[in-house]
Amino acid sequence: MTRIDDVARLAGVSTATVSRALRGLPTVSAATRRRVLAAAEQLQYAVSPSASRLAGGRTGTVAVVVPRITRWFFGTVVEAVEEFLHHSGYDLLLYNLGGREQVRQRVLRTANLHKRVDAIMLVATPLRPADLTALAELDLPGITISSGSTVPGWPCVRIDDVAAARTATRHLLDLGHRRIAHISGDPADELAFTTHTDRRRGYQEALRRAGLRPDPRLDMESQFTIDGGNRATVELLARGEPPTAIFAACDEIAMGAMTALRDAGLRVPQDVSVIGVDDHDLSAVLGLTTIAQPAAEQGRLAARMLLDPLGVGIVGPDADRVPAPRGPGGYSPAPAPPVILPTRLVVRESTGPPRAN
Amino acid sequence: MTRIDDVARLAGVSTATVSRALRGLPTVSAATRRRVLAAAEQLQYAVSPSASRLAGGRTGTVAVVVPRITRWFFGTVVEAVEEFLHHSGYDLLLYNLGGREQVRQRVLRTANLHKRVDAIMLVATPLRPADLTALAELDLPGITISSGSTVPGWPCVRIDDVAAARTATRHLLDLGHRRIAHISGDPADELAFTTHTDRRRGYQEALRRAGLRPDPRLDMESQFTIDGGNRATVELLARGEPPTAIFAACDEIAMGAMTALRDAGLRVPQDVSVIGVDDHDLSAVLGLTTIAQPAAEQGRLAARMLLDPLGVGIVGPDADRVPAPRGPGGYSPAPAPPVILPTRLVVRESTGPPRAN
DNA sequence: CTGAAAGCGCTTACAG
DNA sequence: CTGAAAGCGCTTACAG
Repeated sequence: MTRIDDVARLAGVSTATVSRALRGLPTVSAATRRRVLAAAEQLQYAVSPSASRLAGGRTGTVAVVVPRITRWFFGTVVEAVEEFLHHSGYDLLLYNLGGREQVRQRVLRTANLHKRVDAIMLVATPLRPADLTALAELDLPGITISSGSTVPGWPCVRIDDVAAARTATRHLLDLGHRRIAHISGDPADELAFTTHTDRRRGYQEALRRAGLRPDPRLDMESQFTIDGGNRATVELLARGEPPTAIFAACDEIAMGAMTALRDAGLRVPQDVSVIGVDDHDLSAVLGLTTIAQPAAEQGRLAARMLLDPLGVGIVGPDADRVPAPRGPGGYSPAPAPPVILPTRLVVRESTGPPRAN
Repeated sequence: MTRIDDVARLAGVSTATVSRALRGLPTVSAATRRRVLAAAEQLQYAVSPSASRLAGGRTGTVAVVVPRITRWFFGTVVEAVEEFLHHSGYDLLLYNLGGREQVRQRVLRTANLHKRVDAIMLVATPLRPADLTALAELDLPGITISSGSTVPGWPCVRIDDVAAARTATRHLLDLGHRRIAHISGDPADELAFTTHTDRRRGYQEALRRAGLRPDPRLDMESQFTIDGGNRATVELLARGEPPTAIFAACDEIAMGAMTALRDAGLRVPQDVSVIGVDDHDLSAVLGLTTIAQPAAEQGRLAARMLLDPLGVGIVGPDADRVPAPRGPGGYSPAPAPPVILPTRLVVRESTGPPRAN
């Protein structure tokens, strides 16, 4: 393996100069830089990340924590984040919690991440008080996406879940529905994670504004999965007197609901309308009406906001990005308020007017 | 941040001993180990990965390369791999190629990975000759999952794609179908990636064994996506004289096909039967008949095969795994032949007998 | 703009 | 079973 002093020797300069030239520091003459780059190229030199990190104190790595990479929203976010990070010269360390409380604690509460990454991105990660303490001790920059409990000092990128749910429910109301059920997230996350409570709130608000009283018997707690939607719908139907419409807190729940309805001999939307939130890849295929949210854009934007103050990663000869300009005087911009990205109603075939009785 | 000499001082031993005790090396007395662990615990010590890697020459990190993390198979594989790696004390560096040829080359052909990871896992990654050369120069252990072009010296975990396709096609033949279309993968990957060519072969073999001649006009090339399946089906229908059944090379293609059929006013399975491969999360919801393949199990198994010869990762006090025993005499076992995991036909509602004409 | 030298925090022969 | 010391391959003040 070629090391930095091989390059230095070939280029006829010191290792310090090689280091500077390769990282694009401005204190290197053009001629010298050219020679160094040529030598590095010729020797196929790549810096040793370990050595660079140890000496430089930066890891050029970002930890990305998601609940479940296999769920549409998280996969889509990670894909966008991955592209941005690698393009910026950063590595992506993936942590998939997989619903295992023990794993969450190991990732968030140990000093593990501290010397391993320069920054942390938490995607919809439930955070309990002890986690917040641990994160504060880590003292690393971070950002959250769609996370209910925000981390003090960290920016957050998300949608307005309350408004999204209101729009969805309003769509059903506008079609003439009055018995509108809601299927939402895991009650176990209740304390720490607000996506599903926000969506429930929007649902209830829309009903109240229409002069209706939310019926607890139509309000189901489940999981953000197809299976969760399926089970909740089965239970809902078992209660008798089915709703004419279901607002599912996410498209995966909605898909499960559609199956359960079909299995029960009910047609969508003739017997029961269904609307979700997300605009999952498959929603168009299934004809599912939904509130579309920009998942990839949230990931991209969050990655950018996270990296901007860090500047470029640890780089080799193929660095292709310069640090983002800071504000005047070199001050970082003030902590941004949560960035709220827009959602929009996408009407497909799963919603329609209730049957005239 | 506590460093190793803080722990050494508190425990009253040398840093070398701390290092050994924390990594579970056998050459430390029980009493000493206890003291060291207690000191580390008390100081909340975590090793510096950079320093450990630089000194030890191991990164405790595995690169996982996937075409698209958002596709069901790859997300499911990564989830299983992530769990295994982290449980074994390894970090997971994620590379999502996203269909960008340039990215593939940057990941595979530069010396980038070399000092960054201890091993590489390539999931269904197209490999051209130049990539193979580059990988050989990297001289790192690796494993492939479902990758068409195998890497010399690397084991491979996969299913038998030819057999899976044969079974799928046979299912349609057994139902009485004779005009059976096939929708397969991207022709651009033809040279380097054999999943879709294998599945096409199985399809053709099954037809021939049934005494039928494969009809090129029923054989569509597309992409392994919902949209690809949709488009190919639209084109297929535009050719006139539609098939009575479609064998889609994966479930996502099958889903796109189902939509296109529905949009064209054709019922599944009454007018056209559809079968896929995968057993995607949504296939049950959609009633899609498919050839199920064990995605998570392939990931888990590949991770285990990859790590076994490496032993435990770089560890802190929370190491929870010992290196796997080697064969007698310390020799590694001979390179394993490809490990073929079983698939199975899952009959749902999307396939049935052709209409009697 | 450039270089000599210290230092980042570990692990690993080597010696005992 | 344990320790002193070298060394892993960079980056960073510091000096010029």
